[in-house]
Amino acid sequence: MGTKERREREREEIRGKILDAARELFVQEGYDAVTMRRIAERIEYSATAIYLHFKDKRAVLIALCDADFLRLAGELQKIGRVEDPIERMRLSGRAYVRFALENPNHYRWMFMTPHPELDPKDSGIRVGNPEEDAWAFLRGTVAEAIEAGLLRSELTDPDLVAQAVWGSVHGVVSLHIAKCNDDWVDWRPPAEVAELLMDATIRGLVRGLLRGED
Amino acid sequence: MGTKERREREREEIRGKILDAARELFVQEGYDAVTMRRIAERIEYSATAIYLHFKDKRAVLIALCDADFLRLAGELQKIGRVEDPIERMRLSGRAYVRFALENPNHYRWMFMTPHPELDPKDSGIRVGNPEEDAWAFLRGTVAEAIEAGLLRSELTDPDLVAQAVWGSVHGVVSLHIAKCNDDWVDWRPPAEVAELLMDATIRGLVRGLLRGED
DNA sequence: GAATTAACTTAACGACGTTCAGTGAACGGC
DNA sequence: GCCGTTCACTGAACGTCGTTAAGTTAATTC
Repeated sequence: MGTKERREREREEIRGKILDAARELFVQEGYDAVTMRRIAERIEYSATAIYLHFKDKRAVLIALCDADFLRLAGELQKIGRVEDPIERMRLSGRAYVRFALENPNHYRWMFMTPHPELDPKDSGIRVGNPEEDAWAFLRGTVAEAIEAGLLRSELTDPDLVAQAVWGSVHGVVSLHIAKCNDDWVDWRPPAEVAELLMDATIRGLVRGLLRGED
Repeated sequence: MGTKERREREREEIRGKILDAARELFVQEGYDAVTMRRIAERIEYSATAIYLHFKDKRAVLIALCDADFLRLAGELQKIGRVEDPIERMRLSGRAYVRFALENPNHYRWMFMTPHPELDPKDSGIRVGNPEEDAWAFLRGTVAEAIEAGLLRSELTDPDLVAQAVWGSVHGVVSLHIAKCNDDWVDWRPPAEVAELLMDATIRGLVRGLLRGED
């Protein structure tokens, strides 16, 4: 009989409820608002019940972000079809920026917060995790650009170049997420800043001149 | 008689002791290790005594970082003498990167952590704060470069361009600070990545070709 | 129908930031 | 030299947090 399967299904269901409640708190009020007790309250369980489904609070947050980051990986996958590596870089950057600005709390937790020895596998599945996917995608794109002879001749290390490109978009969005409320800077729309920086970076990386330059 | 002056001096002294103890914990073990009780323990006072000298924990951290960030402002001041704005940008970027990597916990707190409505002036002096100084310095340098006609003709907004430049160096160092322990990326030395990115960005921003290009 | 197992709860621990009601010593005026 | 005031400080406490231990209850298995 299927009691085992039903149990499994029920477990999955309340696991989902926990993640949904946590997500709601996280998106609306940020990390500090996600407490075990508040999650529990929303799903009408006790706080300790969560520990039957997740190792600890970090595991909840990681599972939460994993799920949402799959969307980013998915969007990059679509871009994967564009044949020009440079154009692919540009499109990836835009998708990345859009994702970060639409999910600032996720982004903060995943890319702006150090996680002590994140991956001893206690934290769930995470085979070929979404971050790694996105990173591998960018690295691969840069490597292709290098192989195709599109970049300046001294740029031979795909890791180095890809980390620079990642750094540039990450810098713009993370600065915005962390400091947009500080009014000693007259902030420009981050998407515009990112567009400008990507443009400048790509111009600076590619071999020779880009068309339309003055 | 100078009892008032002596009192003042003594207050300043223990204020300094609090900051020193907090700094030690902060630098060695990061934000979470800085607790009122641990600070108190180190200076052999009760935790509540700290509240006689600082409004709350945030005020301690802010005072702490303010003091250290003055060093960064000071180093940028030295660079201020270099006449070529582009060269000045490059040197500022290097100084900024060095500071961030030497003071990762400070950097994290100041530039990677959102602070809820930071500046209602309850937080101490902070007139023309150090961050603002560093920012004003970069913005001014970019503005000079634009005025001198060194940048491409469509780059007319100093805020936009300066935010892009800031974003690029910030991105590299903050990514390193947050994720250097994640081994799904084969990290390159952040100073090298920053150097490459600054180089590419500057190449992409300036008018015409830079000497030595292929 | 008894024994087992799984899901869940209540109570508690030790930490945190912070507040409140004191305490005792130094000070200033007489 | 005494006395009221001010000041720096303390101990206990509040309410929060993540997490653990022990106990309860219900469904399943034999």
